[in-house]
Amino acid sequence: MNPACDHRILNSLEHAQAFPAARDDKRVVNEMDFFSSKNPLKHTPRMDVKKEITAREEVAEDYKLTVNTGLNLLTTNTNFSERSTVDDGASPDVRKRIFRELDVLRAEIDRMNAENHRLKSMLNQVHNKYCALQMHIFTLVQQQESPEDETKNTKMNERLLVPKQFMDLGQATIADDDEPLPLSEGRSRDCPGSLQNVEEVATDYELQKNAKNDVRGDSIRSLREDSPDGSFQELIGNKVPEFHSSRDFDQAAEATMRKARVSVRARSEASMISDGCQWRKYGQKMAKGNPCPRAYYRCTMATGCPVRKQVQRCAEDRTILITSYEGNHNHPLPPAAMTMASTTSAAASMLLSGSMPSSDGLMETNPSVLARTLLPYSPGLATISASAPFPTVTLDLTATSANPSHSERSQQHSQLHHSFGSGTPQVLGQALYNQSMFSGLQNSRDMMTAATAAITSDPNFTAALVAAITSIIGNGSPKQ
DNA sequence: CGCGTTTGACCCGCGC
DNA sequence: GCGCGGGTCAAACGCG
Repeated sequence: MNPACDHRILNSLEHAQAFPAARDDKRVVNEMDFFSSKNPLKHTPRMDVKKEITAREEVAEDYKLTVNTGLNLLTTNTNFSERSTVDDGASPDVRKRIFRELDVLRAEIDRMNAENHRLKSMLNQVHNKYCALQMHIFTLVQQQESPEDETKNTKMNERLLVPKQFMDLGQATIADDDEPLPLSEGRSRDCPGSLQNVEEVATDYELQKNAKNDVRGDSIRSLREDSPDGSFQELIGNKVPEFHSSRDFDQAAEATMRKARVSVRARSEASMISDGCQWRKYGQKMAKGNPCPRAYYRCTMATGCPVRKQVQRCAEDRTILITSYEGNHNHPLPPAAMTMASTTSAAASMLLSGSMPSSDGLMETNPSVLARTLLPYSPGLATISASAPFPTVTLDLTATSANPSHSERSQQHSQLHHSFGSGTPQVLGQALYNQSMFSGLQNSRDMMTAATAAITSDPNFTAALVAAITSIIGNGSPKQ
């Protein structure tokens, strides 16, 4: 019998015993002991280090991305076995050297195994903290309820609003999520993303005859039934002054229907930064005070996608490209576009949550808190503007922290400064990627959105919750 | 021929 | 009411 064949069979059997889960297509994280010392190593010292490094990178990539994806261990072992047969006729000296090197490799594998366990532990900790924080926020929001409170309906609305934001934030991941609402303007076919939540709700409230059969429609209808006398405005505007007439409500609804916008400043020679989406230009205008024309683009990755963006060069520094995003995608996005979309969506959602017509809202009283909450690890510069026609978050990813325009704008807006490198599209993408990876999970941003809704709904609650959230986020800085 | 871009016209909100 | 500016539409045009 061929000894090489024996080795392969033996390795396969041992591998199957040591890694029973490896026979399944899907493996869970705690089963991924790729470098377990229990595996009887038949590896020869001629196993080249490059392959080992590649395997380690695969493990790391697996953790970073899908966690549950398995590795092709059998192939690797088989290769090792095949290599081992080559050395069978080696001299005793060579064998001694081989065994020495084998010991070294085993030690290295042990070390990597320990590192593997450490990473699993970290992952579990992150997940546990995320769950705890989520529960904590929900508990705090619900504690705001008072059973005999005459504003019971309002609280119920808030309760519904927060989970809704949990669900809606970010780009849509299900293509057939919702049908577009029949808005008053025929061409306004906004997606169910959080950016349009308030707008949709407000519009839908006006168009009560436009019943919808989906979950959102049911929620809205239930709110209508609960608050037929106009308390519904409190859903769309936290701390909204009481409206005693439909006209007042219309004005408030109109104010909250303003679309939030996320603007990104980045240095780029290209006419448009690459964000992973497909865009079609539908207009160009000369903006006042800027010799450079402003281009209007519409997302063409799906029919009816409401996302639009404006691209314009900065008048002061024409190397700076200002890209403004508006709306949420109503279709799945490619990985390259997920980062930008989720970031802008979260930013806009946060902004809209804080842009209610309130005199003591979070954004107006402490915009830096919102900026810090929204972009806890953004290496760029976040500017929040409530005075613009649209509530706008500006992510400044240009290199010059001492940009004169910043100084000028800082008199109008609160800012959060960080140092940052050059603002090429690649760097922009990386910056947003880093930002979106805070806590490793996008749901964390969802929590922040919900937290903002809670904060803005009750100013008495603001200080404690802001401190808690910012401290949690601040302590959980990813070490990348 | 289909698709994307260009560009003038149009609509709408806002300020005076 | 009027003018201005921003945003969008849609026909014309260009390109592959």
